[in-house]
Amino acid sequence: MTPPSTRSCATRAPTRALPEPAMPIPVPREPVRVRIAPSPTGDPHVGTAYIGLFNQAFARRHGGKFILRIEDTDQKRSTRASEDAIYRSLRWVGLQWDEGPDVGGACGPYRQSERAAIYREHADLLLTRGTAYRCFCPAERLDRLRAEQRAAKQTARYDGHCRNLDTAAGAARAAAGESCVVRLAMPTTGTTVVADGLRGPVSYENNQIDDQVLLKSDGLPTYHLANVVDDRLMGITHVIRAEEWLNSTPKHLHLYAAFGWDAPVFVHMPLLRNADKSKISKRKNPTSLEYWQRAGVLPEAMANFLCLMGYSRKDADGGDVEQFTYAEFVGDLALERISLGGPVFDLKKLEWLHGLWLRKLAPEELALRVQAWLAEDGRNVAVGRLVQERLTQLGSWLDHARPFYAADLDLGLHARLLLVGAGNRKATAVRLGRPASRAFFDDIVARLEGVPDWDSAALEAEVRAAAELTGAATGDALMAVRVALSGRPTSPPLFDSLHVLGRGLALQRLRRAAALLGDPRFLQDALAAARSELAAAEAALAAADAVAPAAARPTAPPAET
RNA sequence: GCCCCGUUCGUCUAGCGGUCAGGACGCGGCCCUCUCAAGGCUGAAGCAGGAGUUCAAUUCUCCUACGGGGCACCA
Repeated sequence: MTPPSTRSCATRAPTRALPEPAMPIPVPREPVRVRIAPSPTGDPHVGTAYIGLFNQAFARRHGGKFILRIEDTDQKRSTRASEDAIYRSLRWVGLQWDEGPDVGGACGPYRQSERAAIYREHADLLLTRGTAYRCFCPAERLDRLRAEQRAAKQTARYDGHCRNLDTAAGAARAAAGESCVVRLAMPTTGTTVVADGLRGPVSYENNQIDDQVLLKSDGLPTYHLANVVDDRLMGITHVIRAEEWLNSTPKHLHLYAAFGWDAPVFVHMPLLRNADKSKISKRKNPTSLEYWQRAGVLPEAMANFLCLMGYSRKDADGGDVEQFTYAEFVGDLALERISLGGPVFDLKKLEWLHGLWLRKLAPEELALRVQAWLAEDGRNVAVGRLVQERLTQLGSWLDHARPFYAADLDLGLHARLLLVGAGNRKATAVRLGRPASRAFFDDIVARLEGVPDWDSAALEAEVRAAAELTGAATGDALMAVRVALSGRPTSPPLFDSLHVLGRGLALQRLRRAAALLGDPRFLQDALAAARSELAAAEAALAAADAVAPAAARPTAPPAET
């Protein structure tokens, strides 16, 4: 077997295809098979849904298959709870995979942790072919190396220290139990050209590309190996993924070549962005699909909005059509029309679009949807338990339960209670300033993100620990948390509320509180609004008094009778 | 620091050499109206900058700037 040559990849690239802007994405004769491959390491992400929606639409458009694969090779961070949440949320937004861990399929298993043997075999194959090698370098050496390269203003990459070790000797050391990884032997000269479906050819100098770790010392593959092997074995024809993967595509190309396989078509989608244009993040946006579901967003509206990111449809007059069903989207999807500027996930526009969908529903349908939303939520009994003793009529359930469901808590002037100790009237009370209060919330968020099981006891322990660190009275700190979570200074017991609220909603609220406290103009708008309302009320009162005598005078009877 | 990608109103976008640079969100005004929404009309708001190529550049090329991403035994 010949090792992969630079040329074998370069020749795969189209000859200078520009300027042919709307070069269609090639669709081979074989049936289209696409996939999304989320890793179950946290809340189901809106970005996963975004990429999934485009993948699925592409498959449907071409009569192909859409596959869900779970990339759980990171043993430390992957959880089964997260995996289940991903299934729920992706289904909610309208994704229905033809093959996947929970629905089966001919190319399984679809969970990478169950495919370890496959990856090991493939790594062995590369080892025998000499396109991969064992590396025994300890982590400390690699850290030092990276630091040095960074200091010398070079691209940080493995220096090939173990690259020329004798293969048999390496195998013996590994067999003797010495810890090692398997690395890809990248060519050190030449260029690799990635033929991106949206960007055209993108070239990389091979000497800039790292000898990527393929197999970790725990025997599991890294993303790169697993991804290539699985995409091949699962017959993936088009890899439609986020732009953050573009730079690792040359590695993947070399892996395909090393195995002697044809590479699929690559299409790198733009990344969803925060308002400040950085990659969308949970710190700056509600990125959890669970959050949107619980907040009562219609999934078809969310799907619609996501499909608007980077894409547009036109009506006969040349205006943009912004509201459309997923079926309509599938009907005219042309990936090459995707615009590459990173679209900002604009909450305001989502709100407007969602309003369109809401208003379009027949009242009967709306009623049904509200009932279904409440019923599907699954927390009603738990919420009921918390608010029951506070109820005066069934109707008052609406008032007390609101914080558990509503997405948009308007804190109004209660926002001041986000400042730890602000509500305490004792002169001796410890009051935290805005930055310190913010740090408190940051701490809580960090702690709660790390809680493996979302149960009251664990939550209480973490929140109390964070409260302890503030130096303020525990009750004052907890009041701040209460206001962040419920929007008011009164609520059912805090830790139970936190538990029932659920991870997605709770963390979003706490992050929002931190963000609010991070703003130097904290509270000023609310204050201004309150002041002007007060002023208006006073003015009305004054006017009423002034007019009173006149109004009190008996008015003249109508002249005509 | 190095590599890669991107750049049309604040935001989502149309545009594929000749357009009054179109639509939408948001914002302002007016109308409708018992309030608030919704709806209708309307206004302000954009081709990042500089060199080329061309009779003609928002559109093609290059440079700069800015934004983003990547550079892990994470995906």
